[in-house]
Amino acid sequence: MTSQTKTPKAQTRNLRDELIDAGIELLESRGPDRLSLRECAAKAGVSHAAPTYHFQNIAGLATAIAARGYRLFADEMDKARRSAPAEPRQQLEAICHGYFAFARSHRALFLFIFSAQNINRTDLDFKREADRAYEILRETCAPFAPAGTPAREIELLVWSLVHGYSHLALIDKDKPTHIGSSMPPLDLLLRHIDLKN
Amino acid sequence: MTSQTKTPKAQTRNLRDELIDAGIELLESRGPDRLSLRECAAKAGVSHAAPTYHFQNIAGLATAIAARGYRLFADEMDKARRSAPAEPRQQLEAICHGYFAFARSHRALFLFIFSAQNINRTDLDFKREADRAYEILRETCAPFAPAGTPAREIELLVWSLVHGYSHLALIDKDKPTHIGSSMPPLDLLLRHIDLKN
DNA sequence: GATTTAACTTTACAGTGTCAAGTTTCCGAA
DNA sequence: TTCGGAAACTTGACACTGTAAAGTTAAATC
Repeated sequence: MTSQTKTPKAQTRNLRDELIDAGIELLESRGPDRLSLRECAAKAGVSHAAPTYHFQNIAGLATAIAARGYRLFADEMDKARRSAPAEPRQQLEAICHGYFAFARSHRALFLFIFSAQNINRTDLDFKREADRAYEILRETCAPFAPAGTPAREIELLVWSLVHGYSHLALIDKDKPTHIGSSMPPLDLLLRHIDLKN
Repeated sequence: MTSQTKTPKAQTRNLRDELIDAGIELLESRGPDRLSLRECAAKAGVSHAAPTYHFQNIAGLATAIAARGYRLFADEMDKARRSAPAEPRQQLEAICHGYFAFARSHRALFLFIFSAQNINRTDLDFKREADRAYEILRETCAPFAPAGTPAREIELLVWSLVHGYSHLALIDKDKPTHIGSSMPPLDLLLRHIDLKN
């Protein structure tokens, strides 16, 4: 029980992470619904069954990819708020921009982590990353909760707006529909929600 | 050129529609990412290649299903606003409720039509249904556009909010994450957006 | 009555996830 | 030093998928 986390674990981590990398690349190149165990394996230069050893099945790989996606997602929001003035309203706008910026720059990954696909959202690794993202939203919304209304209400108000905006903006690949074309800037929409502060 | 739309077309329509029916059933039972040409064929009692005759490929079937989904979706919003008082604010709340009600009662279909899957959003049949849904939103939002701000801005404000809310509510199958659990009612959120009227 | 066309079916093939059974490699104990 | 055993894979097989091509069948048209 003394030497269970040494080189073997480190080696494992390598291929595991490489497979996740390959999966993300695959999503970005082939589309958010085109994940494939065998292609990930090929990209990583291993046999087709190697992924099922590390992740039990495709849901396991999908969950690991989504966990990583959430981490990058939270990172982007965190970066945005850190480089913004401490004033609450500007903090809020910053994370919203981070949210949307991530969605645009990682289209497939964003659609993937918010898809209803094979992601096991009870997975602990996944949950940790997802919780971190939500925590950033929670902290930033905290100053805006009017006395009497639960914080959750403000959080979901902001989240719904920015998520709906981002999701709608990404749905059609090449903006033919009314959905993705000529979106007014996110700032303008944010201006319409009244927050007591 | 005189007799091109008679019984043959009628027969075609039958299997075509049956395949769409089967597809919707399949989505609802197996999940929004589990559409299968061959299972649709089996459900409709025809050979596995029959669907590719009517739709060229799985994208064709997906598009047809999405068009039908949008029609049902628009129907629900239309029904909601018709049975609500004519007062603009109540009309607006009505279509939002219709939006969310459809999402909840047709989870898989809703996620499907708003997914980034194989849907060809330039398809004319699809576009007609999708446009009709947007038109309902447009009409209902019209009274709220303050002078000077484009109507599109209000439309996207409302749409983003109700879509984000609905989408987030549906993502996790069995509400374990913070996402789907304990959602404040949609009404409360709508109360926070200020519309000049 | 012959021909053409619509609406399929049959057959075939490459690709997919998953499972069971090897194989290799390496570390710790004897 | 050898041995055992586990970790980290590979190989092979199976049922399933979408798609393409060719075959069938029945009805409409000339």
